[in-house]
Amino acid sequence: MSSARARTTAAELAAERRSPCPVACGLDLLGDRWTLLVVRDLLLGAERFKDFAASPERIPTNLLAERLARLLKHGVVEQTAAADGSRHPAYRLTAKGRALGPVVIALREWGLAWEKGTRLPRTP
Amino acid sequence: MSSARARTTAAELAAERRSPCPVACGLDLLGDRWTLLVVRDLLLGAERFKDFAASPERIPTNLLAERLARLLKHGVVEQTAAADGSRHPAYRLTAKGRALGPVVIALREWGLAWEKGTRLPRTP
DNA sequence: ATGAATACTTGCGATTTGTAAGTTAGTTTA
DNA sequence: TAAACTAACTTACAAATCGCAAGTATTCAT
Repeated sequence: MSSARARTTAAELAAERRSPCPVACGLDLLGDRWTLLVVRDLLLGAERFKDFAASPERIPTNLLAERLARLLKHGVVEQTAAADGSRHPAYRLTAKGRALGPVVIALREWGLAWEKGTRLPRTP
Repeated sequence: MSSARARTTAAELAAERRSPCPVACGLDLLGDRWTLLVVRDLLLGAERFKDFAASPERIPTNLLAERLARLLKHGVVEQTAAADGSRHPAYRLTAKGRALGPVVIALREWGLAWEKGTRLPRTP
């Protein structure tokens, strides 16, 4: 057999993507109604499946499972031991995932400034 | 007849939204694979239907029409006379739409930093 | 006036979404 | 240690959305 490389070739990347535009590429991964909410929760400290499922938007569990798997696959999230020592899976942002902070913040600021009735959660 | 108010009530807003979170609210409008690409093109100076349709991602024309209508409805975009004087419809960002600049830029920077093979278009 | 562009609209199969139940593994309690 | 309970998914399916391909109406250029 030929030496199979693990890393993705430029040609393979190009084939899966709509364009080389970084915005389009970002949307290929993040462009839906739920994914950035999962990232938001991770930024706010959510770690476990039930944490995401308990958010006020009530993401369906099948979609949550699929989104977590996709974020894992794309290196935005990693599975770690839970902070409380339980054996249930825990999820954390990688450096790539934490780098999405500015995206979520920009969206938050836009919503607060332009969409009536939006507000930050009480965090006393 | 009773005096109907044009503006949306708080109760009506709450009913349509998944939560009062500004991120969730933003995603209700922008959370798909195409909408922010239309905004990107507007930020780059696209004005007419054919401009958006000509972008490298090749948005289907039915989706483009629907997205433009939605952005109009939500005050992100407005219809104006075209800069070149033609009678074809022209679209421009409103202040609310221009305020999405930081969102698109944050996504662009993230893509450039973390997604291999992405690059800005040549603009000589 | 006529042909080419432009700006949509329509139809339809394929994919994705959202709802509601499972099912399996891990944790707590008696 | 064995129920009982909670957490983490999985599955099934109807409904909505997507994306492709044509078609139509309006505007522009000659």
